[in-house]
Order: sequence, then structure tokens, then C-alpha cells
Amino acid sequence: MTGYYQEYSKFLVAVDCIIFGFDKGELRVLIGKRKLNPGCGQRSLYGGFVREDESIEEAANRVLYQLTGLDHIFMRQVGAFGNVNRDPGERVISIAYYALINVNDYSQSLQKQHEVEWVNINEIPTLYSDHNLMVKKARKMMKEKISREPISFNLLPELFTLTQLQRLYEAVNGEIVDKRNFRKRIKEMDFIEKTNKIDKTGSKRGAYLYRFNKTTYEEDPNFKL
Amino acid sequence: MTGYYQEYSKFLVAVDCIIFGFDKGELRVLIGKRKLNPGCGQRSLYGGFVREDESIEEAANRVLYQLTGLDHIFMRQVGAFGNVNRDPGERVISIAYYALINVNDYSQSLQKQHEVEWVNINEIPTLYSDHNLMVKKARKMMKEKISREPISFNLLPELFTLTQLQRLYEAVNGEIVDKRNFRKRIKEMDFIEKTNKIDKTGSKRGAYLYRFNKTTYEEDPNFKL
DNA sequence: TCAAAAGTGTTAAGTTTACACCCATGA
DNA sequence: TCATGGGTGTAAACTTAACACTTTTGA
Repeated sequence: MTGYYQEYSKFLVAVDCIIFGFDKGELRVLIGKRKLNPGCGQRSLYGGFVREDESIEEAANRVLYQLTGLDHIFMRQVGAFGNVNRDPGERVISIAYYALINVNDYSQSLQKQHEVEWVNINEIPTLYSDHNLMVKKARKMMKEKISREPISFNLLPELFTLTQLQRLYEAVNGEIVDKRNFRKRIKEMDFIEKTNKIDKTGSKRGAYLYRFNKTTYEEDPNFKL
Repeated sequence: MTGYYQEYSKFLVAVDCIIFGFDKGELRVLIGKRKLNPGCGQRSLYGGFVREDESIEEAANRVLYQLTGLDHIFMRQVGAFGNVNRDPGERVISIAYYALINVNDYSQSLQKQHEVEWVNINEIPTLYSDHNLMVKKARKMMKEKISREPISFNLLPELFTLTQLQRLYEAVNGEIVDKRNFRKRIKEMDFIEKTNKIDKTGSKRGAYLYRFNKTTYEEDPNFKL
């Protein structure tokens, strides 16, 4: 023991991830099955313990990488959860992070391997420990942020149609919006660029594909949806 | 050792408090001097280590009580700070909380005893470790919240004038607002009640004192400033 | 009597909302 | 040919912002 603060208690610290995805018009969360005892087999968020040589943010990135094979995932801290008995095994302080990923980037095989599945945000089952609370807070924070900052694009493919983008906002906000009003606002944001490519998978006529231009956004960050 | 998770590392966990006050038209933060080594004597937020028998929220309440002698302080979590080398002594993961108090409730003697002082939010000196970051994030979160929820009253005496309330909003948002427009919006909020008392300390003429009615607010929570 | 803060309404500008039809295509 | 989703503009309602003078009173 070489520390300065020897008289104080130490705690296990974990990270838990609320991973949002958008598919078939639904906002979804990756829910897994707990691999450790106690509570082995219960439905749970995916998480892991923080190691001595990494920051909590690095731990969250590591855990996300373990699960998805993806790097540089958009991620924000939800907060620390530290009730004394929140974990039935032993005291654990857990830091929750939410992440936004494009469901197409996540391989089916890794999904099966880790026994995780996409669950509609409105149909989350009872989860291990206080994970339902974490999901609730993450959802609220994400909803706030998505209307002020252009983070929605993390949930979509690089090229997307305006209808996809609209459905995403509708799913997040839980209310449908008027198509013409929505598109009017999009037109005012120069950083949502129309390409000359057309997506024919969603309709017979086809819809123009758009792209988020980060550089243009940073020149004039006037986002509001 | 009786835990389930024996193979994982444990960490010191602390709480640090960003205590906001409003006085003489200024938004201020309580800044102290660090009592422990390393960094003893440096300017710092007030904090303390989490104990085994308390949640992190309880720890924050305890620390706030130690410092101010006040209970039931309005408090919200800012987030967890967990870089590996954030504390020069030993690895410490710290959870920051911001608190709102009425400066009149805080006795001068306790203030001297703990060697803390109110510092204008725009003149915060370099603080220990990552405490400047914590203050910055706390300020941002508080600013967001104060315009959506009626938390400003925690910074004011029970009875306050509309000018005081306006100055508070101006200090938090960093911009002055039009008096007539401000008062118009106040009038629409029934839970900000005019009393028949008059404060004569701020002007010769005197100004009506108002009060926040929590019950009325909860019946119709239509706050927006 | 005058300096200093309290109190009070109206109008223009800007933003948000409501609303309906034609288009292109594959089945 | 028709069902399906793609694409487009205008007017009314509402919200926000700009703006100036009178009142009260203690020094």
C-alpha cells in the first residue's frame, strides 16, 4: 500500500451501457443476459468492471468494443449509480453510458455470440439491479440531446432518406410530426446535404438520400429539431 | 473477502460539491482550500470520500452537511470523473454534485471555520485536479435546468422581489433581460405568488415580495424562463 | 427636489402549426 | 391501374422581442 488515502474504503466500479439502435421505425436498446452470479441468466444491460489502468470512459469504450466490435462509438455518460445495495452480490458503484450505433454496423453473429437482442424502448422487460432506472435516465438524456445536437446521424447509415430521419425523431420523441414542417426545418440546415443518390428499398418511386456533413455543421452549428 | 467479484480491482470513490449561491447580483461558488496531501492548501472544491455504509448521494449530503450545517439541500449529480491520473495522490474516482443554497442560510462562522469563500462564477481560479472541469459542467447543467424547472428558488430567500429573481436569471444566463417581458412571464406562473409584504432594503419605494408555492406548482407545472 | 428602483402595455417580428394535393413507380 | 411512399407551399395562430414613461420615497 503506497496511497495517500489509506484510511478510506475502496469500491468495485463498473460501467453499464445503454446501446440505442434504430430499426424498422423503432428505437431499440440492446439487452443481454447476465453472465455472472448472482442473477446469472437475468435480463440485463451489458457492462463490465473498470480496470486499474483505464479511465471509466476507456472502460466503457472497451466494453462497447467487446460487445460490438465497433470503435469510436458515440457515447455519453448518464451518471453514477451508487446505492449501497443496488447489486445483490456485493457493493458495486456503476457508471452508466448511453451509446448510439447504426444497427447495420452490428454483426448478427456477434449479437448471437453475446446473447443480446434489440428490444423496443417501450417494451423493456424488468432488468437486473437498477438497470431499468439507467435506461430511463439514458432515454431522457438522449431525447434532450437529440433535439439540440446533431447526434441522430449516429443511429442512421451514412446515407439516409428524410423519411428515415423523420421516423427516428418520431420514435425518440414518441409523437408523430408533420412531414412538410419537418422537411422545411431540414432545408434550413445546410449540413444535411442532399446527394444525387436514390434509395429504392423504401418505396417504388425512390427517395433521395441525404448525408450529414460534419464540416459544414461546425462552420455554422444551427441545429434544432 | 466474501464478495462475488473477487477478481476485480477496487477504487477510492469521492464526492465533490459545486455549491452555488446568489448574492449581490452575482452567481457564486463556494471554493475552499484543500486539507489533505497532496495539494494541501490548493484551492479546491469541497468534497469527501464515500463510505461503505452510504450511497454516493448520502455521501454528498453528508459532505454538504459537514460544510454548511444544512440539511435537505437541493442537489443534482453532475457526473463521474474517472481519469486514471486525475488525482495526483492515488487513483480516485469522483462523483460531482451541484447544490443550490441560499447564502443567508450559511453561517459566516462555519464559512470561516472551513476556510471556504464565495467566488464569482466568472472568476474561478485554477483549482485542484479536474475541479475546474467539474465546475464548468455543473454550471452548464444548472443553467439548462434552471430555465426548465423552478429550482431558482433554492438560491433565494423564501420571500424575494421580482428584481432579485430577474437578476438571478441574468447572472445564470449571462445576459440581461427586459424587465417588462420578464414580469409578463412571471405573471403567467400562478405558483409565483405575490404576498402583501414589501421589501424596503433594495429601494426607497419598496418592492412587493413574492413566494414560490410548491403545491400550486405541482398542480400545474408550467414553468418556463 | 431629485436620484434610484418599482411598476406597467402595446406593437412588430418571428416562429410554429395546420393543412391537401400531385408524382413516380412496381406489382 | 392502383396502391404506396415521395415530394411540395401558404396562411393563421401563437410566441417572442423591442420599446418609454410614471410612481414612490428617502436622502
